[in-house]
Amino acid sequence: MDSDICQVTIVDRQRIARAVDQLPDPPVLTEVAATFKLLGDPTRLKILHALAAEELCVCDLAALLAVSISAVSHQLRLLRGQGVVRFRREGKIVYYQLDDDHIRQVMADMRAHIESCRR
Amino acid sequence: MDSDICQVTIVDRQRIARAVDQLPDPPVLTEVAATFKLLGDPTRLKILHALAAEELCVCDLAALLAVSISAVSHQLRLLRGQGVVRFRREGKIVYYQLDDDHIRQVMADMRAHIESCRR
DNA sequence: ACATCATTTGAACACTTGCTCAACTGTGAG
DNA sequence: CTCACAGTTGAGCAAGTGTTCAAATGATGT
Repeated sequence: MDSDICQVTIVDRQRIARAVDQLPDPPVLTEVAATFKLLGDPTRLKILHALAAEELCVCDLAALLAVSISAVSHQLRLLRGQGVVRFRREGKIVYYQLDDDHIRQVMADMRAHIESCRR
Repeated sequence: MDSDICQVTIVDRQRIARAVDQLPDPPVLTEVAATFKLLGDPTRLKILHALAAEELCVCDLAALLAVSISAVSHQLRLLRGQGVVRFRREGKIVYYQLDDDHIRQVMADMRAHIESCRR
């Protein structure tokens, strides 16, 4: 019972072991992937960039992204679920903002990465 | 021709204008979203974490992730397409590694974010 | 030339995703 | 209370995604 993973030829066990050690714990990795996935949609990414700059209500977001209020609300729900955005109610209007500076940092890093590649 | 976007009530035009100014250029935003999307899949994220630690061949990756070689190869193709990984051929074996330190940084930041949230 | 091994690729499929539309909350004004 | 408005939610659907399986490359050894 050595190659029980599948019928895969293993080239370097030590290297594999070192790489496995670097993987985050499964629950952390799942969360990281889920959060990256949220950033991986253009509409949500625009929402987050906008909220990184300004606190905005749902209809303002819809206006500036040129998408329906319903679509924005659906996406905000997902973002809320991952704790990426926070909201505050003021009368009938709900204002959203980024919940976390790490996310701002991650977006800035990735933007720098892409912009450095295009030069 | 003022509210030509849709039938949305605009709450604060100045705030919208400021937020729009912060959005990256469309081509940049598209690339950023595409790269985040790649990081948003657990299999690919594991591949990238592993490659962030060690240069590895396809079959080693398949072994350490416990997925098929074909699945790994398909994902590596996507990662290559975005310029996230680089490869080098040595005889029959193809070794992959991260192409870019920015990506390593982005993954580290996101991991820090998640781990700070779970405390 | 042939067999073998590591990897790539294409087609097929189940599953997921992001949108729209319509119905529903919930808050403030008359 | 009733109406209008900001936002949320659920169902439905077209488009996209990740995996598997089988066939095709491409390099090495005999």
